[in-house]
Amino acid sequence: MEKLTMDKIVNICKQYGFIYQGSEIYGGLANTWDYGPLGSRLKNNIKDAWRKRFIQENKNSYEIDADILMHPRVWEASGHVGGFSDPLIDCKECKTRHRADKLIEEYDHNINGDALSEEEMIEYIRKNKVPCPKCGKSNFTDIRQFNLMFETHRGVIKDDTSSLVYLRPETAQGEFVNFLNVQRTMRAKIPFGIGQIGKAFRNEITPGNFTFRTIEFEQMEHQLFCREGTDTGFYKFYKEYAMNFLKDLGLNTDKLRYKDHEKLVFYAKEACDIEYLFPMGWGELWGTHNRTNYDLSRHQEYSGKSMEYIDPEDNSKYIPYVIESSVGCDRLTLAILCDAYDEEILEDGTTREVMHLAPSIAPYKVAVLPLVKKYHSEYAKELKEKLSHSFMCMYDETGSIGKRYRREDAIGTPFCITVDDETINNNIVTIRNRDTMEQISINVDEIEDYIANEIKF
RNA sequence: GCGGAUGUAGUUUAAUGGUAGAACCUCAGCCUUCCAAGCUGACUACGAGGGUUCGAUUCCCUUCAUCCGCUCCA
Repeated sequence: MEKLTMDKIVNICKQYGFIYQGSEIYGGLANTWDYGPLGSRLKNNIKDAWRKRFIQENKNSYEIDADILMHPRVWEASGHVGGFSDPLIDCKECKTRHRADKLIEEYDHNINGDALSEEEMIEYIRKNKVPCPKCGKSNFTDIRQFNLMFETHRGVIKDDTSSLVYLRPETAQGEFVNFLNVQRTMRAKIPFGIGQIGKAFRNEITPGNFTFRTIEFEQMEHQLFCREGTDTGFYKFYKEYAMNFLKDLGLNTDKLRYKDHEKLVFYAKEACDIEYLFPMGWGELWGTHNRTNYDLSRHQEYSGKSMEYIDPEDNSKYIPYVIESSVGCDRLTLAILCDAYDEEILEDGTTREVMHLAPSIAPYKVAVLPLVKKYHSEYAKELKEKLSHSFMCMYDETGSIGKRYRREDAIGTPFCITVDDETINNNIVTIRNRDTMEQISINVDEIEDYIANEIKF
């Protein structure tokens, strides 16, 4: 297969019903994408796999589903209001836009742009005549703050600042503000974890690369609350736990790598990404961060509520450390699609498009195909209905049997069941494997057990 | 946000200042007993808006969208 481009993936996703452009009939809305019947199944299966691994099988882990809208003070505590807006500045000469802090850092590598106030930045730029990287002149506008958070208003009066609310730019705060609730109601002892799958919104300056960076996205996050001193051990554990999860989802290990953060965020003690080799290059997929007790401390400070945990072992009181394990659900889905797609040249010289999705996450688990519509469709339809109680099951009677196999290959259905005379007379079906193209014959009563065993995660 | 490219059925494309032809796909019928067979038929397109023009898919402008490269991504 020639090199897979993002263009091609976008096309395939649209063709087969995985992902469509958002609001397409109106010409599209930039960086919004809708998951179609196959895409939403795939994504949900990935979420289910994550839940199994990070909640169900993980010691002392609990799932929550926090609201997208949170008290505005949450975002003051987290630093998203004020601290994390980008200071943008425009060159009056060539009309290019820059981040003032980056401009200064490029001019003098010894300066940390983040640490400067808006006034300090503009003063520094004017005084040192920091040049525009594009045209070399130094004639800039004032700094304007660009905040990454989407704003909206509750109530009917939109000009009232007290009605301002934000769409959450990350899900993590939902876990932090519910730390005490979960600890108390689940009678949880540290170390314990809170996980969540949910949408977040960021008004990014530059989204792009299909669903890799979008303004609305879904995160799957797990926050492990632990005692200081045990944090680094858990940090290492979750780095590996995440990597193993990705491998179990079937991702090619050659396209995965760890990438330690060179420049840590001020509160982070340790941080590492897992990157995947997307068609456009290596891209961040999964972050593991040792956030120390920063988040809970901040919420204690801003809410005035104690975030301390009383350890029953020695009755000591402390604010727990947090190990965050966070993955973008849309990115992961994209990685899996890119990884699974293949064009195989068969012995007869024809090609088949195959999605080598792990059976556990494939949108459809099985397709029921009557060998000849006229003779076998009645039986096949009944079988499809029966199997639909257990699995996502496809029925297809249109075209030759070979063509129908190819259709299922292209959407990643791991198993095709063919109904023929042998089935009608003796209840024996043929099950054909997507990856090996091998066929086995089994009794209809054994189908469900066979498939269930094969699609286990 | 900057630069470059692109925009005709679901996909790949053809032609044209007088509103578009095909292939594949899809669907229906016939045929067909295990890997994209065949026959017959059907459906579906000039991204959007404006301008020039008697007339624009074609020329011009704007806009929207996508891809590539930069930039950005607490």
